[in-house]
Amino acid sequence: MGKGRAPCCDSSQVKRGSWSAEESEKLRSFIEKNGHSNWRSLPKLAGLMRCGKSCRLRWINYLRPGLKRGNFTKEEEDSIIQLHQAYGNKWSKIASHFPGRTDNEIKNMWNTHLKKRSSHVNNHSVSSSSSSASSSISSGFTNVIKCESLPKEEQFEEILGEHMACGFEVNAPQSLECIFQDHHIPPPPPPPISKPESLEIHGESDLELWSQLDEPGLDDANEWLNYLDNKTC
DNA sequence: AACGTGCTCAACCGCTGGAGC
DNA sequence: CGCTCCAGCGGTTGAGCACGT
Repeated sequence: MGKGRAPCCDSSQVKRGSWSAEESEKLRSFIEKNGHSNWRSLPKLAGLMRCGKSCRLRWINYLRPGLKRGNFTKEEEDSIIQLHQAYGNKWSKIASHFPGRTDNEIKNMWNTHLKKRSSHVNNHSVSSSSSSASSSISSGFTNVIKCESLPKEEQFEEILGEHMACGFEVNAPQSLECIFQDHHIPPPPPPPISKPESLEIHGESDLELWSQLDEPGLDDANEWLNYLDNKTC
C-alpha cells in the first residue's frame, strides 16, 4: 500500500462479520429516511459500528427493496449462461438484466452451478450453433437497432436483451461484436473480427457483404442485420 | 450420534475509474 | 496535472448448513 490512500475504516473501530437483525433494521430505516448519498459517513449517522463499504454491501445485496430472493428459474439460469458468453465476468452488467437480482447472487450462482453447465452447453453449441443462430435473428431483435434515438451503447444493450429473449445461442453475441466493435461499444470478450458463423447457414456468399463492412458505421450494421433478418423471415 | 465432506451464500478485500480540488 | 476521496466492481473467503458414511 505505501503512500496510497488510508484504509476505508479503522478495523479496530468497526464490527465485522454477519449482520444482526437489529443492525439490518437500523440500516434499513436510516436509508429509507435519509437515503445513502454518502456511504462513508452513513454508519456513523445511522449509529452503526460498521464500515461504509459493509453497509453498502448489506443494503445492495440484502436490504434493498425489490430484491427477488429465492431460487433462480431455469429461464434465468439459461439467460445467465448466455449473458456470460456476451459479457464475461461483468456481474453487474449481467445483473442489470435481472431486476431484483444482485451481482453477488448471480456471481455465486455462476460459480457454484452454472460454470460447469456452461462448459457443457458451450461444447454442445459448437456443433449446433449455426442453425440456432439463424432462427433467432428475429425481426423484433433487428428492430431494436433501428431505434436510433438511443446512444450506441444502449442500442447494443437493447440488442443483447432482445437477442437473449429470442434464445439466441452463444456465439451470436460475438457476431454482434464484429459488427459493432468499430463503434467503440464495449465489446463482449474476444474472438477477433471474423465473418459471423451465422452466415454460413444461409448458404450464400455472405463473405462478400461482410467484406464491404470494413469500416462499418451504424447504418452498415443496420444493413447487415436487415440482411440477416430478411434471410431468416 | 458423531464425524467428514461438499455446497451455499453473505461478507470481506483489494483494485479501478470517476469526480472534485 | 496530480493527488485524494469515494463508490462500485470482481475475486475470494469462511461460517453455517445439508448430506453421506
